[in-house]
Amino acid sequence: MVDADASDADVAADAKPEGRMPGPRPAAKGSLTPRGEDFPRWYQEVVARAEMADNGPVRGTMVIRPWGYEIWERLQAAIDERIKAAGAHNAYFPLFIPESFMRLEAEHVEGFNPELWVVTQGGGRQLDEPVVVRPTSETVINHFFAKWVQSHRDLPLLVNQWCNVVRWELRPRLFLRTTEFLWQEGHTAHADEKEARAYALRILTDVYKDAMEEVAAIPVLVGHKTARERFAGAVRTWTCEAMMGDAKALQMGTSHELGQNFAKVFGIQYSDSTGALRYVWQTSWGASTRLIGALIMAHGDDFGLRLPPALAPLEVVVLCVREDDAVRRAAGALADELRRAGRRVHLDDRTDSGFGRRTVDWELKGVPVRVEVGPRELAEGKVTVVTRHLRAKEPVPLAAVSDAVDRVCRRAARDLRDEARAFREARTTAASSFEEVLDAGSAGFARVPWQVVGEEGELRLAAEGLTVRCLQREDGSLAAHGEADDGLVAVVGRAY
RNA sequence: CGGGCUGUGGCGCAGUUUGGUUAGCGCGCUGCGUUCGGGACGCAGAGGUCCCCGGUUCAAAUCCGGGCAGCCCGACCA
Repeated sequence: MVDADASDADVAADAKPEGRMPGPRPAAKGSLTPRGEDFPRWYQEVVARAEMADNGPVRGTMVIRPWGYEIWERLQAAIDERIKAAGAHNAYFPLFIPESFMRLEAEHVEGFNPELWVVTQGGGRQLDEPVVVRPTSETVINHFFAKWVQSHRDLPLLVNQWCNVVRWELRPRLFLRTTEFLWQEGHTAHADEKEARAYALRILTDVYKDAMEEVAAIPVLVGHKTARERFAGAVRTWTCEAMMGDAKALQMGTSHELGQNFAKVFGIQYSDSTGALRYVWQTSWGASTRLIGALIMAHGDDFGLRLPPALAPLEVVVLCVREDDAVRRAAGALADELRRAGRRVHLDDRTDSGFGRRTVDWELKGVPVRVEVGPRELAEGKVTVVTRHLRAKEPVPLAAVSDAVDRVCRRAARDLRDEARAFREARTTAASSFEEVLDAGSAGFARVPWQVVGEEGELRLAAEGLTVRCLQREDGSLAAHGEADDGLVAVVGRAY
């Protein structure tokens, strides 16, 4: 849906990087990926910061600067659109949850207890009952679901909420695991198990996989989690897993089948058409600001971010190379023309700041196309169009700029996705023994029959820092019909 | 909670082993000028309780004792 037309895949094919194009200076201390030594260190300067406690913000909390936030807004819009297409509606529930709610579902309690932030005072007084700041909203939402669901006619109940959640983290990591993060969490109730499962899968593929691959241009593997990796309180967790630029795995989004676990403790019952009282079957699913981190780590290169145009706050920057009346006029006219064509455009005419400084900065931010307007070329009626993701420059006649920009924007997401997929494939190895898994899983993904690993094998892998990212069928499809895990393939990797 | 390491202008660091004038360097910042088709340069300038407390000494960023804070690796996790 982002780019379908393959006919102009060759636009910049023969435009090659020219001359020396030095990159940005190495960044200050602090890295998005402290463990990935090869990974560029300075994205946080552009996109965000996880401020650590220095008598300021709480350790591990996150500040997203405007550029990063606008990327998030675009991701948000893409996901929201798909959620609505799946029939769910947005709603909002309280930030504070009575502590007693969190104690109801046994596994849920166990899973989240260590991560809770608990408020014991309010209005200058000790509270009668402490409240927790939501780490996820299953409990409050189900409290209300119990009131809202009476009849089979009330089902399915499909609700989504965009909000922030808070979890105590032993080791915060910028974007990937911060104390507070923004996300979307969907919660649904269905009349039967089959429908609930189908909905969980619909969200997994039609919302998450589609948005990640088509919009964020990050290819994902889909499958379900092992019992060990499953969400606390779920009977089955479905997941989208991607490989980052350093060959490590990142969980991009999850969709859980909750069975009747929560329905039973919160008393969510309905009368079916025969009048019999039944518990609902539920799902919950979420994706977070972690996706910004994924975008950075999957597509970033040594010169900064590379953004798919659909997510880029600006698609085009028209740059005045130097102060000159004709340049200024031509650049202004080009910017207007591109805006009229519907592009998000910025005119950079700050010629008091050096050309190099400005280009490096736009490159760092990942703006997909730069149009450089300088006096020499302009005299010949030309400008330079630079394709960020390829770092390719080509001279283009003024009249053809809009077309050139279109071509770059059309191919950028596809190129990024193809590149990421090729990278993942090149680092995925079929393994048939446990020893092979150790090697292959460290270098990337190992695909191995689940029987070869098993639950004890999973423990041994954990000791080596490896985890089973997901289980899927041999051909990569979902084991969606409740088949036994035995016949499945495990994807093993090193995770963030 | 285990195992490493570090606290020095806004940021990154040197100096500490072997105490000694006025505590340096890079980046950033301010001003002026020259530049500016890929992070330029010159000159001038602002900016420091050397983490804290105590001790030794003629003299402590440096040595001694005691605190505190932060980072990295592991265990928890979207």
